[in-house]
Amino acid sequence: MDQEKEITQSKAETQDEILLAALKLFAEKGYFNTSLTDIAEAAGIKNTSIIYQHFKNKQMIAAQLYTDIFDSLNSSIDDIGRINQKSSEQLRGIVDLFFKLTDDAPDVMRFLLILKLNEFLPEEKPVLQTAAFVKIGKIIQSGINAGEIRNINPLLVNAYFFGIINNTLQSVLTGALDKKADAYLAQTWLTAWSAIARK
Amino acid sequence: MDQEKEITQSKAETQDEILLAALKLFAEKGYFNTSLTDIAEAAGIKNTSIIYQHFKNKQMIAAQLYTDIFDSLNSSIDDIGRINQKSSEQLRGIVDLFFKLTDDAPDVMRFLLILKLNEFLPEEKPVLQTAAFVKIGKIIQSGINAGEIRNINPLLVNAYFFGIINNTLQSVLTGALDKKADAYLAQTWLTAWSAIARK
DNA sequence: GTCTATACGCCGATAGAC
DNA sequence: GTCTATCGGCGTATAGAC
Repeated sequence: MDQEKEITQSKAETQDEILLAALKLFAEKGYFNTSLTDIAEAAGIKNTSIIYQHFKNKQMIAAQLYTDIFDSLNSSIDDIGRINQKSSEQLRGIVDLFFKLTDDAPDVMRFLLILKLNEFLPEEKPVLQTAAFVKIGKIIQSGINAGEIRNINPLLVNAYFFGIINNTLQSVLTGALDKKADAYLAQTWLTAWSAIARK
Repeated sequence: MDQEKEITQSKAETQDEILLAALKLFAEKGYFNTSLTDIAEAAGIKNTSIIYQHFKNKQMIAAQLYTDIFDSLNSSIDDIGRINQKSSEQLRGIVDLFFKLTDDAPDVMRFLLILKLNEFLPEEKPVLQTAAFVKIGKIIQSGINAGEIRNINPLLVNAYFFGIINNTLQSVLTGALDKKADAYLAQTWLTAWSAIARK
């Protein structure tokens, strides 16, 4: 019964390869510059027909990536929240995660930070309204309530903190900064935290 | 001789209307979601053929916008440099300009800050290599030399400072922050400058 | 259930009448 | 020099043979 899984590539494996290839190409060239032919080729598939056995259309490939990535991010943030209490510690955990992802899974971070998702996924929630980022908003709000973070508009706090973090990571992802993200972690964390911490 | 200019719309006027319509649509929906038909319609033109009397193709419309916007930015920065000596004053001038543009010409700022230009203008220089942004890099370098700015990698300084500025402006442009950019100027400048100033 | 072959629509681009 | 009419090609998507 499980035998077929051994002999030929399982359905799930093919699907993963399509998703992986699509992620890579979207991150590299953008959604609109990537054709289904490109994806099939990069996934080691003979032609585009196969893709339609796994996904309704091109957009649904992107939608699946969106779901996978934001779900995974959301559960990572849950983990971080379970381990840490203080807002500063939780934010630090998130920053560590973002820097690690930038080095280990740059295409995921390009999808998150660089692609304009609403251009090709107009139905999906904007990034700030996803479960993961709503949680980040709550972490910031607790930090303000606890007196750890400056008492200003939480959305401004978010803009300042992640402005520094994300712009630094974007510079790494585009090659403007030439070392691994990890090399800039300590200094960037300090700067970002100082920008929002209560003096 | 100049008479025709009065009677019908001059060639230059039509061209400006096409550029203006294109800028608006690109900023709103993105380059790939905007068809030449959309542009013609928004420019009050009967059909797309007219566009081809003013531009070689769709991409050249975007290229013209790119040139116009970066040239204008570059000369504004020259003006700022002429009036101010210290790096802090020059950066403050640039921040004032960016906030003003966000309120007065949001589509220009969307073009600058939100669109992924290299997706549809692969030939053009990346933003950081344009004359305007090279000058900003030099302002930062002088600030470091003069002891006004922390002595760290200038590209990091850039990432921190404009991370805060641009991310705040993006939040305004997307509506996440609901007031005019000007309402956030004082606080945002202080935060961004503190993030890079020598203590 | 894999792949060939092809349909179909949209959009960029052009030719040519008036 | 304005606009109609149309082309051509790419890229998505499907039908159907094997």
